[in-house]
Amino acid sequence: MRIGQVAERAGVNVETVRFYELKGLIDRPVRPRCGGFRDYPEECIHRIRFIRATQGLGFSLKEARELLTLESAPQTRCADIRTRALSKLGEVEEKITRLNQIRSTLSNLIDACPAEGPAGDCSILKEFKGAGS
Amino acid sequence: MRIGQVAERAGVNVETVRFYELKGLIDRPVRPRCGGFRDYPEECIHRIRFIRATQGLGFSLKEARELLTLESAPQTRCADIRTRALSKLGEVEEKITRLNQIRSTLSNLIDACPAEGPAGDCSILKEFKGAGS
DNA sequence: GTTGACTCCGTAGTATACTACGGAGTGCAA
DNA sequence: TTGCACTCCGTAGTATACTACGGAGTCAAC
Repeated sequence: MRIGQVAERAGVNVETVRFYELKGLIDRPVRPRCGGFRDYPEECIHRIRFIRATQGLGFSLKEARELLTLESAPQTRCADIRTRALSKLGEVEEKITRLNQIRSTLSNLIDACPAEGPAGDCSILKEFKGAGS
Repeated sequence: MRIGQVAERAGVNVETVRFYELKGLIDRPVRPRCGGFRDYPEECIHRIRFIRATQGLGFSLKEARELLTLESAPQTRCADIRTRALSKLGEVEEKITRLNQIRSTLSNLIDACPAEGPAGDCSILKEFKGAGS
């Protein structure tokens, strides 16, 4: 397979495939000594899809690489994967907590805002300014 | 006031003050023609604290700049601010929704994982690989 | 045999928000 | 007067995940 087909089948851009190669997430097939195009194995598509799946659950590319390494190491235990998933779950929950606080604060400010009139009466702006005292 | 004092009183680094100047978030005081140090007005501290307050509610620096502009424009209406807050609230809620989906998915995968044994039995890994089919 | 699409590869740019660095100048105090 | 902290300013680096570009080479079809 050539890179264009890999990209299309994996649902990413050619540039993304090249970027993943650069970052060591997928192997870069050797270019034939006589020139010509590189030949990608089917495996590449699976790896890219694996990466996209982990990204979809909040893992970074660095973490995706670790997961790929674990996946291909025969001595990897289920617990190794589970630990990472738990850790990510914790991070996600922290983010949710933080965002819920923001939502609540924003929501209260919006409710308190008169919604019309000059900005001088705006409770939201007052909150921002209030932080300056 | 000199930059070091501004930074200290606003609770940021000197570099951050300089960065905000560069980005047009705060005015850069003119340096005296005879050399010497720049003189910051009290106002700067309020602006920096304002920026930090907006950041704390999820606004970007670009948005913070817009809010600062609105704040200092006499014709600004309360509704102008409120609209931005509502828009940000929407963004925050979207993020929360997205993160809740991730949390739920991760949580289910973790529950389904046998937690011990070789990685081949890991439901989490299977999910990632399954995306490759 | 030539056109056009695709590939190769490195480098640079995008967005976000800083942080670090380096060399020169300034100010104050002992 | 010397020593040290602080300031000035531009540029470069950090982290994340790509995207864009440019010039040369390759391949297949017409």
